[in-house]
Amino acid sequence: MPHNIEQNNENHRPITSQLGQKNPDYLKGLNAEQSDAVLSTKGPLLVLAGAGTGKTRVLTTRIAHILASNLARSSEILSVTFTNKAALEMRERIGQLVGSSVEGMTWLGTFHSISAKILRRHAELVGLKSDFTILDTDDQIRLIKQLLKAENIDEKRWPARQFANIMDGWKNRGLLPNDVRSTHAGMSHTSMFANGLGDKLYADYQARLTSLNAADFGDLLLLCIRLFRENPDVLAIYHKRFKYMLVDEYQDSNVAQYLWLRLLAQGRPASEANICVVGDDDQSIYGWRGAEVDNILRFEKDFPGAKIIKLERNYRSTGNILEAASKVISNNEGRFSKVLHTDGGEKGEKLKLTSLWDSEEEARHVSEQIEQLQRQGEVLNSMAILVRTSAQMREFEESFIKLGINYRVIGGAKFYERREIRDALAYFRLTHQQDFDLALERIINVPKRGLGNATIEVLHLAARGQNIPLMQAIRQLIETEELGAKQRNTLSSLIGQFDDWSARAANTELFELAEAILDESGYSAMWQNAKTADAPGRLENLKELVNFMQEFKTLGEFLEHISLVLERSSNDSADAVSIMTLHGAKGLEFNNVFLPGWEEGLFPSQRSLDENGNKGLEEERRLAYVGITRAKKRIFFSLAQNRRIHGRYQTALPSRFLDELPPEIVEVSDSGSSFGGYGYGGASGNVASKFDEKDPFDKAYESPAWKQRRAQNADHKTIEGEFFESSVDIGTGFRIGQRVIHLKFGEGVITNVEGKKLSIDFNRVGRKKVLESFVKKG
DNA sequence: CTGCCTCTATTTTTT
DNA sequence: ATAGAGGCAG
Repeated sequence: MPHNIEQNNENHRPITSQLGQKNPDYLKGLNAEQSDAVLSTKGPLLVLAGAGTGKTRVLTTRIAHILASNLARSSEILSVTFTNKAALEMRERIGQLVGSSVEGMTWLGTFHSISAKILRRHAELVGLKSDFTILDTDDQIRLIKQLLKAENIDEKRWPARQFANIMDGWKNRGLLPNDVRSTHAGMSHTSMFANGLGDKLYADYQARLTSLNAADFGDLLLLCIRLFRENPDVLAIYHKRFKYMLVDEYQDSNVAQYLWLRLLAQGRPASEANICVVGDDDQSIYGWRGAEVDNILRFEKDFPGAKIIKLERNYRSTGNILEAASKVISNNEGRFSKVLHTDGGEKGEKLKLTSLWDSEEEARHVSEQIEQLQRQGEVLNSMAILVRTSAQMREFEESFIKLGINYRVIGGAKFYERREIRDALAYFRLTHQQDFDLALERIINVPKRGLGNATIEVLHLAARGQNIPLMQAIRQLIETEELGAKQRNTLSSLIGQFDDWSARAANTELFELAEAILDESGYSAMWQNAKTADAPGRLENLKELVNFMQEFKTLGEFLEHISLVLERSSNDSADAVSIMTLHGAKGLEFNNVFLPGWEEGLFPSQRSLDENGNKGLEEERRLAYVGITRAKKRIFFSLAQNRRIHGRYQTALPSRFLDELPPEIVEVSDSGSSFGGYGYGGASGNVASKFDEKDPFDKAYESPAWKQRRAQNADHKTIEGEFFESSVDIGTGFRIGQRVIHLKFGEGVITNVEGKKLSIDFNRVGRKKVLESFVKKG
């Protein structure tokens, strides 16, 4: 593939030579490799940064160096991260180095937020308006459900959520509906959803998004790629603007992100691209959501002549911990060989491994260790429990509560994922933009207003028939007798409220408006009256949301920021043990790390092995590596010989990863239970590998259950389900005296026509006003 | 339309 | 075991 697009005109940049600033302050304390990575500002650079080797420091110092040497202005540096948290942290740390120049770094952000920013500037070119809405997962599912219904696809057999995942996978790989279609021809099963309707559904979904002036997360990248591909002049703007590109955690990038980066890097010949990617192939733990380790492994090929710098000097962990980590990860194949090492000769304490009877005992044991550590003077903040699955957390929480150990759970439901927050946002969004159907559907009966499925169905029918937003359909329907009087009144006042709120938006403080909306809609009252235990918490969250809104002036401004960056707040500074998943722990460090649940089946996860064979095992092993390398001083491994899984007790064998630890630095204790040492014989020979070469997405569909489903459905194709009104010629005039048939009221004769409203004498139910899209010529 | 009951799925998670 | 979602009766 051609990387070389012709040069643009920035051939002469001021190379404030490094000679002129031999030892600037910011280089102090960097080791040779780190400085090299900071100072190598010409051409492509791959920094392979092992765990705890000062990766973020290199990245931020490099930016400081580029700025200090006048190689580029702050607005000419593109720096990409995966999470908002990482972007925020980087901004902070750059600020510490360069002061207020960091404020000019407009292009420091996540792939998604930067894409959104670019898209808003050129939205028309991809068929959107610049104020397009970014859909969250709930909205996505809601929309897919509608499409499935329209196609008469059995939602039981083909769940919307599953399709959302499939589509997400396509988007992660940069595939558009057409690409899926052609893949389809070539034996791929990913488009076999709903008997091969997958690609059509995908196309329909995208069409719906466009008509909603909306994009989902995946689209932000995809549309950006399309924008660049179809508009070389636009791409050229960014080639010219971004003199330097930096990417953090490159091992986590997926195909779409890779394509995105490559397009942006094409402003110069590949061998001269000023792109610097930083990552650690050994910490690639997001393969299951589309990350391609290959991206980092083949960087050299993409950018010929790329300089590769390995950061191997670890500043975090003791010698023993590093040895354990290195030994475990050395069992993986296909990695850049990096060897972490320390400067100091301190090996530190031995790692501890304890086998317990069951998970309850394990939690108790961990609690005891924590108290023991506290007695040694360690604070709770220095300790973390890293688990494989969130289900493991509960037992620890219970034990901590019982013993009065302060803890905090990191990860879990995000602030913006909470129901009450999304509901509130739906109200706000609707106030701002009344035609946002998905938001209306979300809250139309929340709190309960007696507007259930039947009513919504009618609304849908009317809206679809005329291709108008639901709100508009409601405005029409409350003028007719299509709906019951009660529903009509309710809808009428609901619409009135939204009109009222919209009107007040102009001259009310945003947070006051927000409060008013939540109160007047009855939403706050709903939770105040709720008797459930979580109600007070939800009210708290709503309050927090409203507080947060004080920082914004207009609804529009607030909503634009909210979809991409709504952080969970509450950084409580209290001393507490952290509980989180291994995934959630990446990038963090603790003096004392507890690694419970090292049992075959749980870790490595059986499912990962079943679905992804050796590839899955290696990713699990990288997870183990991430876990171990979080620790600075001490690690406590543990396992439960018996664990309840889905309600049933099951006996577990010690994880094969325990066998991979160097025995001489592990202190095994059996905590008084009957434990005959750890050891898992012949683990490595045992791994299914037949799937290794195959695309993970295809694999999911090769499972026996899936095949069975496909077989069952092979000849079950329905044609029904065309909308009744879609066969009606919209806009064809209905005339007085004409015979018509109504879906609900049966046959009748038109007695009056008033725009789209018809008065009809029905044989069965007498005279009614109805909407023309509900009747068919008789 | 709502509330209750039954059925099912159940690794990891960001944007 | 358990939560969430969908189905059915009141």
